[in-house]
Amino acid sequence: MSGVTCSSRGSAPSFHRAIAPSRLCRRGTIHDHGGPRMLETIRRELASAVAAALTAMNVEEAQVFLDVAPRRQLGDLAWAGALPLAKSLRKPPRAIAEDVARRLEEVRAGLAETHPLALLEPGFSIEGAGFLNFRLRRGPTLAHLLLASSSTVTDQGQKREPGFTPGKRGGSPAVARERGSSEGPESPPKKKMIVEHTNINPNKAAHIGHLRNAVLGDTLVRCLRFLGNPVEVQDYIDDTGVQVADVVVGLLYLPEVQLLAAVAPVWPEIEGTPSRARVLDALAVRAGEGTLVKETLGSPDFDDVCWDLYPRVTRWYEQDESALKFRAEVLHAVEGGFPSEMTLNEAIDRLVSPDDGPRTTDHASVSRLAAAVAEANLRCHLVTMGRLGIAYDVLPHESDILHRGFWRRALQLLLGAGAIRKETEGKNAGCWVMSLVDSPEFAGMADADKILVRSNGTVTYTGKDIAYQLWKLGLLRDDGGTLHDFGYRAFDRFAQEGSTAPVRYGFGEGALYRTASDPDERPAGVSFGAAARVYNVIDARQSYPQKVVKEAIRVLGHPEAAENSVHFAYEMVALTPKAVKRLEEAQGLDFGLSEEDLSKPFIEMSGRRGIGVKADALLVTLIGEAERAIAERRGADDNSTPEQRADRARAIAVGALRYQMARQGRNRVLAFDFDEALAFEGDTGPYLQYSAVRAAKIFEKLGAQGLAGSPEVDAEAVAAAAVPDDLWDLVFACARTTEMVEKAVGALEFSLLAGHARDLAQAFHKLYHEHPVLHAEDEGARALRRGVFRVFAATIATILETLLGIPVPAEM
RNA sequence: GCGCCCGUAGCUCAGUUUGGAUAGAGCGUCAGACUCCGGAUCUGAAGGUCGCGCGUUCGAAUCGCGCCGGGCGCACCA
Repeated sequence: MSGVTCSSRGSAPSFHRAIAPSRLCRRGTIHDHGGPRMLETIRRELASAVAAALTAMNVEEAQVFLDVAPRRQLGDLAWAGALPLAKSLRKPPRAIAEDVARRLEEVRAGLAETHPLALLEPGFSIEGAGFLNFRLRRGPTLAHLLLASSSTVTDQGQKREPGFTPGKRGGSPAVARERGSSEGPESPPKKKMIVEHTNINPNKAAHIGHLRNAVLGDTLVRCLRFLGNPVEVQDYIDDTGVQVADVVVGLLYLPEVQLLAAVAPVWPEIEGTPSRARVLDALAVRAGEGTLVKETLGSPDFDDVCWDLYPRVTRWYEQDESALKFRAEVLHAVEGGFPSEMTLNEAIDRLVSPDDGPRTTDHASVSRLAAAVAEANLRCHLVTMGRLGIAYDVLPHESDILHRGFWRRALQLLLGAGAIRKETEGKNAGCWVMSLVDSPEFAGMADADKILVRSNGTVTYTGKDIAYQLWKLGLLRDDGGTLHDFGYRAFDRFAQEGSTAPVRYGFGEGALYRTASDPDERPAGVSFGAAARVYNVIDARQSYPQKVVKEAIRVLGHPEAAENSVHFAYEMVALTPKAVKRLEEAQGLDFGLSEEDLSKPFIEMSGRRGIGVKADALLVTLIGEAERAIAERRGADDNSTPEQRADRARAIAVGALRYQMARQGRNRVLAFDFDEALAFEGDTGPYLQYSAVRAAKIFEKLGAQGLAGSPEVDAEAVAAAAVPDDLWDLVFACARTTEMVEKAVGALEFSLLAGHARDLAQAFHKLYHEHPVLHAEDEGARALRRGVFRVFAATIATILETLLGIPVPAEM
């Protein structure tokens, strides 16, 4: 086996002579960990060596943590542990550090060249109050990184129009290879994880708040996959709630003038005889043709119609309370469902009489219409997210949770555990409530009970979420122990013009599925749920109900699963008053905000009032600005086609948007401002993209002059070279990428990763000016710079495309 | 009232999970950059009682306690 491992990586025989004369290739040598995890390996080995030295000094303390030295002149890695030991050992910290250093030196001297610690420079230094600092052998370390990144630049640095790397089971070739070798055949497979994000009510267009959710969720997915975890992505669809019902109320009952005001500007075919019947008919026709969702960026789509219709309905309720009876009726109808064979056409025929007279209230038909509304909005959302490189594996529908009896089963389990009771008196009389008085988490609450079933017998959101969460964790089981599961069916859209080839949403490799309420409906090989860990990306405003869900899992006897049910909370996206005014001007609207509202630092978005920045609208604006920027900057010297320029503008727009969402800490309210969102200079996505484009450009030019070199050639040239501080700084920072990803995932804080990417780009841009490659003084200098920039190019491409989901265009 | 989050340069924000060496970016302001790999870049300057106080510690932006200011929750909404 060891021979196989060696030969599979041994693409550079000359390098192996220089750095690794030993043919020994057992596990645990640096060659098994030379890629993205190289620095982790060295730190781990060094930590255990320090721990061993301490043991030899009769120190019991076992936890050894190696820091990164604050400035490169001081060293690369640092151990600060001598300082706290000074008291108990009654020795000055510097003396302790010296003792440890001496012992480490002895150990190091006896190591084989292939040992990870052989990459440490001999002669550890002690600085300041007693910091023990370590330096890496720069040339050999850089050489290792070059070989690990081999192929990334040559593959990706070529002329290439922007596109998304498949986020699916992803990673660059280098990453995938490294994963395979670093874990080895014996290491147990990592456990399955589920990330649930997006979760937009399917009753109107997505806005920038939803974008924050989806970008955070998708970034988490990408990072988890990068670290080798199998991840399933879910987008929960609340297709039976009040919000969808309100749009249906709008279509069926809202005074016709209002309905037409929302629909007419978008659907020209109703112009001749504008009426409710024409609107519903047009809806059915479009759905039949497959044109209800048009997917053309920049022109209004069905979700835009709903965006306009929905606030009109809520305003109607405010003006006329009796209209609320329609909402209740539609909700009731939706709950009942409809026969699976019922078509939308049939439903609409029954809902509209030919002369547009009194409408029937056929419940199954209303329910069928609601399903169509939800599905059309959902498809719009999937298209919007696809534009940002965000894809899903499965779409659990709330209607299926209900019809499949998830809640019934969850209720039985809760009853069995004695966690729920039916109130017979007091304000909650007639409700099923979960008592939280015994839970420390809820101590001090005035009313520590949570209603799960209303007095009218319907289940609350929290109740449904408990059932859903149990299913995700594989804990929703029937008495026999078998999983209580959904059915599934494909949710691909189909290409127009008769093709039956599905077109995938987003850029994932696998097909997209939705749930079904018949458990026997199950395409071969399809299975979802039952993960060891679940991340739920949900607004911080829902922290309380999320805690209740977690508590329910705990009291059902699954404390470990409860710990693995993670609420990934983030603060809301609001608008600056300036942004609100700009929206009002652009749309010719008046949101009716008070002076007090406008004096606040930010204003909350409101779908009900129609206050918000739509995701697609922002993307269109960004693309327009990017096109203008390209024209301004490149002018006559750009000989690309309009299509190429459009692609670049799109990549820049996506980069700006995703970076803005990732760079801000999740616990801070994001006050959206147009000027900030449209910035392409400084700490922005395009700044990072430009660094990647610039680096790739160097290799393009080098290639044209026959000076391209290769990772192997550069590795050999660099192994014995003296690497100056500034170049080494960049190399070392690149090597820290995996550490940063682990940190970001551990803290669920992607500002760490965004900041890391910006630091890398900044360092590169500076070096770019100071270290010319093409016009280097001599071949030695050129090879060194080429090697450093090659590592940077591979690293930044991986961070942007694989981790942050930011496409790197060929030109800008 | 109770709970959670935020307070760092004129403005927008990193850094707090795991205390460590001289607290960092961007924007804005001012002054600059080679006939040479793309100026969406780079260099320099000015700009800080890390909200306030007390404590723990060899060491605090980071940990604890108490205040002050702001936001969000505490639904038979989702």
